[in-house]
Parts: sequence; C-alpha cells; structure tokens
Amino acid sequence: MKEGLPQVSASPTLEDVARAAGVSRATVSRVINGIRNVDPAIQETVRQAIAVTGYVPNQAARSLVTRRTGAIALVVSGAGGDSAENPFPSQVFADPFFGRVAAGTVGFLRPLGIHPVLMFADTAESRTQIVAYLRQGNADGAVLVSTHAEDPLPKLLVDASLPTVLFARPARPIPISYVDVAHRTGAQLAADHLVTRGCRRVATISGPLDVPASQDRLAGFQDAMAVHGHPYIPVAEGNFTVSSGEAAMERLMAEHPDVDGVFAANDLMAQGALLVLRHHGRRVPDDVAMVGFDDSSAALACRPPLTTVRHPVEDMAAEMVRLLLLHIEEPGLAATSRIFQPTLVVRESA
Amino acid sequence: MKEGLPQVSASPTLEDVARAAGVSRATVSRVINGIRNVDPAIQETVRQAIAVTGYVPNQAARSLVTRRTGAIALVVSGAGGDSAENPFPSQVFADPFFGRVAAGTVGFLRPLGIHPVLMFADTAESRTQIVAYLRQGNADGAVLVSTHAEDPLPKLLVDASLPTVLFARPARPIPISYVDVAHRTGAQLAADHLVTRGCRRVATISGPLDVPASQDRLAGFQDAMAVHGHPYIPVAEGNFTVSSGEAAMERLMAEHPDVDGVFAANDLMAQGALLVLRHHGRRVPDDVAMVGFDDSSAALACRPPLTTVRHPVEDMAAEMVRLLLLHIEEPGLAATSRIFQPTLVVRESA
DNA sequence: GTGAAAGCGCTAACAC
DNA sequence: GTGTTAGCGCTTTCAC
Repeated sequence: MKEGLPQVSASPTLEDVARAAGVSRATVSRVINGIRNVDPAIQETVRQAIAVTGYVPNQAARSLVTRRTGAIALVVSGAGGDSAENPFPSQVFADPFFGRVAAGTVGFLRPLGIHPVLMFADTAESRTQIVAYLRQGNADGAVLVSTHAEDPLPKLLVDASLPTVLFARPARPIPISYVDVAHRTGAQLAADHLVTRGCRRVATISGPLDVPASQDRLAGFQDAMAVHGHPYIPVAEGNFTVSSGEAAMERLMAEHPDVDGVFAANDLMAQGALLVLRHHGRRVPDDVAMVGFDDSSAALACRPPLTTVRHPVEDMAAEMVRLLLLHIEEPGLAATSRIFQPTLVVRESA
Repeated sequence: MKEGLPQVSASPTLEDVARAAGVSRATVSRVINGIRNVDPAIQETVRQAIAVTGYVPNQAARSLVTRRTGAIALVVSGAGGDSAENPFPSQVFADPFFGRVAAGTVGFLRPLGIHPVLMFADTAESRTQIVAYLRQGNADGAVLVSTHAEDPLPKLLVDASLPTVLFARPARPIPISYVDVAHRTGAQLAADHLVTRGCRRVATISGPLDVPASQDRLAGFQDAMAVHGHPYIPVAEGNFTVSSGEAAMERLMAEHPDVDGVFAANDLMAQGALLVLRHHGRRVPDDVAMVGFDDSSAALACRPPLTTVRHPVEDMAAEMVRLLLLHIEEPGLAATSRIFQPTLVVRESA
C-alpha cells in the first residue's frame, strides 16, 4: 500500500472526503451542491479529495433529508379490469407509439441526469400498487400515457396529490395538466387533402366515440367537410383495431358503394379498410383515397403506404416531462395544457 | 376534529403508527417486514393502526439502512461514439424488439412490486452517467440489451462490480451472466426448412461478422447445410439493415443468378432482399424461397410475409431479470448463461 | 466563510 | 416476544 495517499475505501462517504480535504462535512456538501460562499481554494481542495476518494453521493441519504428522489415515473396505462390477463404487456410496449413517447421522455430527461421508472397499469391492483409506489417516495411524480377512456388512474394520482401530467386530455375534466395534439386540425388536414385531390363522396371511420380524441377527430373532419360544401358525412364507428376498421369499411361500402375517399381516425383502422377495399376490387388511391391518423409504423407497412396525419409525439412527450418537472418544483402550480399541431404526411394512398 | 381518533398526519412515520398502536417502532417494523416472533394479536393491532394512519414506508430511509433500493435498471445500449447525435433515441425504443424486452422485464418484475428504471446509453458520457447513477445506489443492478458488438458498457459495469446481466453473449468473453437464443439451432431450422421444401442452390446473407450472433447464425446454417450435402454456401455480409440486405442480395444474384433459397440473418435484411428479388422479376417463394430471423414486425410487413426464426424474447427477458435478482441476492454468484430455443414461424416466403 | 450538531425515517443488534 | 438504541449518509439551520 502506498504511503501518504488517502485511503480509498470501498464506499467513501462525505466524512471520508471531508477528512481527506481537511474540512468539515458541511463544506464538502456545499461544494457538491454548488452552494456559493465557499472559498475557491477550498473548493478546489475538496474537488481533488472527491476525485481521489472516488466519492459518489448516496442518493437514499440525500432523499431522506431533501424529500426528493430525482426520479419520475413513466406510466403506461392499458385497458384492464380487476384481474390480470396476459402476463406480459407485450402489445402495449411493442406499440411504436409507446416507443416514441419513451424516446421523447428519455431524450428530455437524460441531459438532466434523471431516468424514468417504467410502470404498467392495467388492473385495479396495479393501479393501487403504482400509487403506493409513488407515495413511498420512489419517484417525485408521474407522466401517464393512457390508452383507454375511462382510466381511473389520473384521478387516483390527483387525489393522492402526486404531481402528474397526462399525454392526452382526460375523458372527464379533472384538474390535471396534459399535452395533446390538435385532433380537429389534424382531421381538417385530412379533409382538405381529400377534397383537394377531387374526392366527392367522402366517408369516415371514427374511433370509439367515448374517447375525446375520437370525438375531436370526427367533429374536426365533419366541420372541415361542411366548409367544403359537404354537410353530411357517413360515419362508421370502430375501436382503433385493424379488424374494426375492416368491419367499418364493409358497412360503409354496403351503404355507400360509390364512396371515393375515406378518413380513418387511426392507421390501424385504415389498414383494415384497405384490406376490404382490395377485396372488393377497389383500387387505392384511384378508386378510393384513404387517409389515416398517427403515422404509426402500420402506415408504412400498408399497401399502398398510407397518407396520414402525424403528431410530434417525441416533442409532446418532452413537453409533458417538462411540465411535470415544473409541477414538482412548484407544488401549487395550476393545471395547464399544451396543444401541438399535427402535420399531414402524404404517401401513396391519397 | 373528532376526538379519540388517532391523528392522521400528512405523512405518517413509523413513530406515528407505533404510538397509535401502543407499541414500539421496532414492532411495527417487524410487522411490516413480515418478521415472525410477533404476537398475532399485536400484529392485528398494528395493521389497523397502519390502515388508520395511512402509513406508507419511506423508501429512502429504508434504503439508507438496508443498502438496497429495490430498483433495477433496464439499460438499452445503442451504438454511438463520443458525441450525441439525435436528441431522441427514437429508432431504438420504437423497435418492437425493445418493446418485447420491456414487456418481458415488466411482466416478471411487476408481481414483485419492483419497477425498472429506463436508461439509454449511446455515448461515452451517457455510459459514465449510468455507472455513476448505479453507484449512487439508485438501482441495485442492471439488465442490459446492447445493439452493437463492441459495447464497452458491460465491462464498465463489471469493473464497478455492479450486478449485471446481458441479453446476449458479449463479443469479448467477460465474466458476466447472460441469456441468449440458440442461434445455431435457429439457423439449422432455417436450413432444414429450405432443404425440405426442395431448394437446391441456397445462399445466405449474414450479419456483421464481428457480432457473435451473426457468427453463430452463419456457422449454424453452414453446418446444417453441410449435413444435407451442401458443403459450400455462398455468403454475402450485411449489417442488419434493409439496405444492406438489398446490397447483399444484389451481390448474391450477380454471382449466383440461379439461387433458389436464401437465409437472411435477420428480417430487415430479408425484407431488403425481397425487394431486390421482386425488382429482378423473381417470384417468392416459387422462384426463390426466403427465410428471415427474429420474427420482428417487419416479417409481417413483408410481401409475401416472411417465414422466420422466432426467439422467445419475453421469456428471455424475464429470465434475464430473474438472474439479475439472483446476483443481487448473492453477490458472490458466478456468472452463468441461459440459452433459449428458437422456433420456426412458417409464413408465405418459404 | 466554515464547523458543530440536529435530525430525515428506518432497520437491526442487543437487551430484557 | 418486545422495547431500546445506535446508527445508515446526507443536508441544513445556527453559531462563530
């Protein structure tokens, strides 16, 4: 063992650093936390002592006194009743939409040195568990992306006064911040595009009408078409799945066989509709033009590739996290919302 | 305020519960941690006191003394040099493969009440940050899914003696546990299938040959074909991307225009190869049969849908986490590995 | 500008 | 079986 060199202990503490630097714990703490009022010379000494000892602050000890963990939860809330079904929440995490949210979240948080805790809620039990987890102080707050309308989790979190921000406007009005996309504007983009390319008999496949996003996309589409002189638009309701899109398209074709343009409220339903059109010998986009929504990976997988409305998901996720950090910083902050503008991605289907 | 009822404080501590139950902190702690040697009657009293006070243990205080956080890190390690490129790691998280790993991880961890911390490493800086984060005791260990061969992170983690388990065998032998799929067996499945369906002039598109998985898939394919009486198999190396698959297929066709069966070391390259075959007027599977590897979403998006080798990714991820928990429990545990058997998913391309 | 000292809430010896 | 007590490593008044 070399003499004269400070001992490098297995897990050095503030005390060790203080001793090595010949100062008190308090001073080392000040240097680490960037508090001024510390003599520059001593600062330097302390820094060297930190380097020499290989000191790393203990987060638990820190949290205990600051009552902050510096962690946040990224909660994915899927549908689900009171019992667990599939052991693995595969479909949810494999959804590229989730991937984009995760990317936006991590992208924003990483430079700040903070990392999201991934949680999945689909049962009453898991929701309780998540609230408990947050209350234990494992994270300072949560961002929540919910895939279904009547999710009770947002309210649970608000009631527990846990800082929370949602990815979309909640179905019921509760005092909570959220980010969202301008669904109506997106639908209008679709309507304008269909009209511009000459469609005269346009229909739409909506999402489930108890979901705010579906309502907005439908209303936005109807309004925009009305402006273009089409006061009545046939509607078939789906539930955002491929097969519901197929069924909806079948209904539409039965009642309006001459349809020449369709706006589907998401890409998956558009994909289903495309299948049905092909089966009926309709060419896309020549006979029928199709516009989807989301610009999910399904849009590219479709034949022909889908013209679709794209949200800036990563940016939205980043903003969601930024809002959460604000709320954590300032507990009294009133709920706000930030709405992002979608864009139309033109491919071959329309 | 009602009299006689215990005071429900904002954030009750063990002390509050102890007072409400008329016992000591230690006893409450024992009940909470399920330690026997506590009188059943008292246990009940304590439970009620916990319910009445709404007590939730403070994780930071607990971690401080147990030196365990009960958290683990899920690290996604992408390629990347010393500088950040894209602010958002979209492509990585949007990859359905990552989604399946996340699903398997969360599926296993959730019943245990533990949640993974999501981290992304792509630069030297982010790797340092991750090691520091773990050393601060924000998590007890890490599972790591690495997308490139020469990832320095596994070694960094091992050197810091942080419990770690990898999703795939590391390129260089380091003493670390991992789960993996039997690449050779998978390749053999592909070979057998191609031979069975009557292919006589078979070639393969390999992955980058510095990656162990690529080496194994190639070797396994060559060996299996040799057994079937085909000692020489043309090889074109790709790098797991669609365009590299296209280039490889072009090369193969230039040198072996009569090829009638191809095994691509992943689905993306198979997809690229399919494009090239169509462009050259070859029908799949009639003129040329194609088998991929991974059963990624690309396999379904291909025209025709791809016959491919599927790993049990969720199960592998669950096992990876189970191993990590074991290592955390027993720090001295020697590194082990668990190899999973792949299956062949037969679709239309072969 | 710096140090001393008092906890943050919990677990784990160790007594009884 | 239960209570007492001593910290875990850190931040943060409060003196000096």
